[in-house]
Amino acid sequence: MISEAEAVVMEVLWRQAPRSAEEILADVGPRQGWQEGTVKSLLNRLLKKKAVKAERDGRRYLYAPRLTREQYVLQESKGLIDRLFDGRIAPLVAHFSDQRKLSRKDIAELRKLLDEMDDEQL
Amino acid sequence: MISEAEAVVMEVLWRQAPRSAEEILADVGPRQGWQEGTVKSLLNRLLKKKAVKAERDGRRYLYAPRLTREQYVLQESKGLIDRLFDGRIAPLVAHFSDQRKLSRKDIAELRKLLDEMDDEQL
DNA sequence: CGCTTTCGTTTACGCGTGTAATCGTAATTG
DNA sequence: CAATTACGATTACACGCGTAAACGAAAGCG
Repeated sequence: MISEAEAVVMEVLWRQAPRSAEEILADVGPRQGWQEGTVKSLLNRLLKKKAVKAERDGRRYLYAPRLTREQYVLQESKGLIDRLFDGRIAPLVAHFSDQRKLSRKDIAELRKLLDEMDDEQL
Repeated sequence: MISEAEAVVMEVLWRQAPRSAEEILADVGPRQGWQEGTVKSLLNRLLKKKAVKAERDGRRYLYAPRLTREQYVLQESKGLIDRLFDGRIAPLVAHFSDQRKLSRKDIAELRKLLDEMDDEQL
C-alpha cells in the first residue's frame, strides 16, 4: 500500500512524468519541507512497491508512475466507502449532507453528474 | 488519530454501549481472530486517545464511546476527499461513475437524496 | 590521475500499530 | 488464610512510515 508521504511523490509524477529525482525534490521539497534524502527514500520505497518505474538517463534516473492515479484513487476511496458506508456511495453523500458539508455548488454538480449519467447510460 | 484496529473496537461500541472488555472480546475476537490482550491493548490506547471512556462497574470497567461515529466518519471521509478530490465531493462520485462502480441503484439513491435536500433547504 | 561533486543505495532511528505476554492486585475459593 | 482466578496495567516486539545521514561509485575538474 502507498503511504501518505509516498502519495505526495506520486502526485508530482502524476502531474508530469518522467522526472528526475532532482526535479521531484524541487517540486515537493519546499512545499513539504523535505530534504533530498527523504525524497530519495520515498522513491526507493515506491520502486520496491512497483508503484513507479525508473529509466536510466545518462548518469541519473527518470521516474514515472506505474500505478495510475485512477487505480490509486479508486482503491483508496473504495476502501473508505467499504469500511465506513457498507460499500455504498449514497450514504457517504447523505452523511455530508447531514453534517451540512455540502454547498449549493456541490449539489448542483452532483445533479449535473446524475443527468449526464442518464444520457450516457442508454 | 484512530487506527484501523482501534476503529473495529469503536464500531462494536457504537453498535452498543456501555460494554465490558469481555463482551467486546466476545463480539470482536472470533471475527478478527484477536486474543484478550489485543482487545485490552486497543481499549487502553483508545482511552489514552480519549476516544472512549471507562466507568467502573464493580471489579470491571464498562467502556463507552466518547468520540461519536459521526465525528469519526466525517473526519475520515473529509480527509480522503480533501486529499484526493480537492475537497469536493462531486469528483468522487464522478470517479466512481467513470470506473463503472455505480450501480443503477446507487444512482437512484443519489437522485432521491438530492431531491430531499431541495425540499429541506427551502 | 587524484579530489570533489553528484547520484543512487544502504543504514538509521524514533514513533505508531498490530498483536500479544507478563505483571500486579483485588476477589474468590478451598 | 493461602492459593488461585480474574481483571486491568505495563511491557514487548516486529514492521511500516517519516525523516534523514552515511556510504559508494561514477563523472568532471584541476
